[in-house]
Amino acid sequence: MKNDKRSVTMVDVAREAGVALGTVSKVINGLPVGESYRRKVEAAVQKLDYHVNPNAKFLKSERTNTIALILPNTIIPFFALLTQYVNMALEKRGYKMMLCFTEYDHHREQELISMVVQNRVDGIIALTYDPRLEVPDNVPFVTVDRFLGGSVPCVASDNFTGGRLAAAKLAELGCHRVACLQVGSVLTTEPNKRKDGFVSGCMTAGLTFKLCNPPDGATAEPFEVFLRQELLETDTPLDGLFCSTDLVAYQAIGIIRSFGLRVPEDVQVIGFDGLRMLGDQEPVCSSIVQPISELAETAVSIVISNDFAGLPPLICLPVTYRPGGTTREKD
Amino acid sequence: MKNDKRSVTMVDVAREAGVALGTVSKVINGLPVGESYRRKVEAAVQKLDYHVNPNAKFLKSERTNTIALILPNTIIPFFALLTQYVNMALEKRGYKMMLCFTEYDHHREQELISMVVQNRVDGIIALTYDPRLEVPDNVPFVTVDRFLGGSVPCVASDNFTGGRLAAAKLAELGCHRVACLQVGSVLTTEPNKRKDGFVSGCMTAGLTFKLCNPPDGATAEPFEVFLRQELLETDTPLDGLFCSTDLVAYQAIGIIRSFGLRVPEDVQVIGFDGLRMLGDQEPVCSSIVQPISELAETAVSIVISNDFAGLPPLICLPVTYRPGGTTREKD
DNA sequence: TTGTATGCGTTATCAG
DNA sequence: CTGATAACGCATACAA
Repeated sequence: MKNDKRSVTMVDVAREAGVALGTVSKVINGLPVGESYRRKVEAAVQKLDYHVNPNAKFLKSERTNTIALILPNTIIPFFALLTQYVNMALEKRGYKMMLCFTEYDHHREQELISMVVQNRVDGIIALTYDPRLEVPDNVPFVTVDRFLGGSVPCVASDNFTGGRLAAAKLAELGCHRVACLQVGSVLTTEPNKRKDGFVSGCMTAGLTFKLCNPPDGATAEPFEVFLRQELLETDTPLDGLFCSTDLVAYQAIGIIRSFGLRVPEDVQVIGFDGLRMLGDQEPVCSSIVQPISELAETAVSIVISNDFAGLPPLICLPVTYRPGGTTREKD
Repeated sequence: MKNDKRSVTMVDVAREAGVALGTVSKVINGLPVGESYRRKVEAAVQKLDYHVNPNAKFLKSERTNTIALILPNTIIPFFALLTQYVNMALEKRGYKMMLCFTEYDHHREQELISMVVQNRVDGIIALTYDPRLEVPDNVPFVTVDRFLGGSVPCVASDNFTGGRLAAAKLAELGCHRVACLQVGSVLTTEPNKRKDGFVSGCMTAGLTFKLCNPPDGATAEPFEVFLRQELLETDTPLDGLFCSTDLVAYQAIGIIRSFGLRVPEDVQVIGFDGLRMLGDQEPVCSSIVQPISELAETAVSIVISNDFAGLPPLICLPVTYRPGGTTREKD
C-alpha cells in the first residue's frame, strides 16, 4: 500500500497535467471543463494517486461532512443497533459519524453537545436523558425517542400504537388478566407512551390490567415484589405481561421462572424492542419490534436535509409484532 | 445555546484583546507569553466564546486527531464493547474516533482502509478477516486479535493461556472427558490459539479430550451432530465443554438442553469472552474473560504513541476465569 | 472555456 | 517576548 509521505496536492496534479490549478479543482468537483483537459487531469490524478485533503476542503466550505451521534453507550443492544444503522445511513450519503457516549450523565450530554458544535459538525442526532437539555440553534439537531419541544424534530417508533398492539395480542392469545411493567422515568420520554397505549389497548379489548411503574434505578427488585403479589399471593393471578422493554421482559421472565411458573404456559410475555440474544441469535422474547434501521435512516435524512420547515415535530415510525417464544401462538 | 453564525476567529480575538494574531495563537497553545497579554487574550476568548477551528488547525499540522476503528459491526457484543472502550480511551487522550463497519467483507476492509487513509486519520485500529490485507505503511496501524506479520503490532488477549486455564478449570471442577468447540477459521487468527491452549491444558491435567472444529459458516449444525454423538450415542459421554466463544457456548448449551441434559449438572461449560446477557445482565456462561477495556487502552496508546520501535509484534493481555452458572463451583 | 489571485483560520518563521 | 507575514490545500470570483 503506497502513499507518499508528503501528500500530493492539487498543485502537483496541475503541474503533472500541464494545466492550471483552477482547472484541476473543477475536474475534481465535476464542473464543466474541456474534454481534453479533463482527460489530462484525470490521468495525472491516477498517476499521482491524488486525493483531496478534507481539512482544506472543509476549511473553505465551513462544513465537515460529519454528523454527531450522541447516546449513552453501545453496550445496550438497542444503542448498538442504532449506532450501526446510523453509521450505515451516513456512509451511504458520504457523511462521517462522530460517536459520543454520555453514559447517561446529564452533564456530559450537555458538554458533548458543546464539544461537537465546536468541532463544526454539520448536524447532531441525540438520544439523551436530560429533560432540560439546551439545544444549539445553529446546527441541525434531531432527537431519537425524546421530544424536547416543537422546534426540535423527534424521530421515534410509534410507541403508543405498539403498546396497544401488545394489549391486543395478549387478548388475542387468550389472556384475561394482564399487567404492564415499565421502568420509571420522571421525564416524559416517548417510550413512556408504550404504557399509555397498552392501557388504551386493554380498555378496547376489555382486559383487566395492572400497572407496575417503579421509579428509575436499574434493580429488578420492585418487579419481583409486584410479580410475587400478582402471581402467587392472589387468587386471580396474571396470565399476561407487557414489558416496556425486552430487557425488562428478560428480567421478568427470570423472576417468573424463579417462582416455579412457566413462560408462556402460565404467563405470556410481550416485550418491546425486538432484540435478539447476543446480537443475532433467537429473539429475547415475543416483542413489539422497533424499526431501528428506519429510525436511523429517517433521523439521518432529516439532519442532513436541514429542512426543518414543513416537518412535524414528532415523526412516528410503525412497529410490528413478532412472536419470540414467550407467547402461545396459535399455529 | 448561543453560537454566532459567523464563527469568531483568532483575528477577532486579537482585535478584541488589542494584541497581535500570533500572540493569541500562543496563548491558545499554551506557549510562553507575557502575563498581561495572556490575561487580555483570555478575557477576549471568554467574551467572544472563541473556539479554534479544528479544520484550520489540522490543515497546517497535517494531523486530524482522529483514529479509525475498523471492525465488522456493533451488533456482536464483543465488538460493541470494544467500540465503547476504544472510544473512551481515545476521548481521554483528546482524539476522535472514526468508526467503520466491514460486515466481514474482505473487499470492504481494504476499501475502508484506503478511505480512512485518504481522510488523513492519524492511525488505524483494525479487527479484520482478510488474511492478505494490505496495510498502509505511512500511517500507524495496529490490529486486534489478528497477527498480520511482524511489522504490524497486534493486541490480543492471551488466548493460549486462556485455553489452558479453561482446561485446568474443567479438571479442577471434576470433569474427566471434555471437548473443545470452535468455529473454524482457515486463517490463523489469534483466537485460534484458544484451542491449542486447551489441548495443552488437557494434556497437563490428564484430561481426555476431543475437538470439534467445523469450517466457517454461522450454523450450529455441526455442533449438534458432534454433541449428539459425544453425549448421547456413546457410553463415555462428555462431562465438560470448552467453547471458543461465549456465543458458541450459548448455542451449545441450547443444544445440550434440547437433548434433555442439564448444564452444569450433566455437562459443565466454559466459554470465552466474558459477555453478559443483553449487555449488562448476568453472564452468558462461565467464561474466560477478555480484558476488553485493557485491549482498547493498549491498542489506542500504541497507535497514538506511534512508537513501533521496541515493540513486540504481539502484545498479549492476561485473561481471567469467571464462573457464570454453567459450571459447578465449590462454594 | 481556462488561468490567476485571493481568502478560509491556523501555525510557524523571523524580524523588531 | 511580541507582532507582522508567509504558508497549508482548496474553492472561487474574476480576468484573460
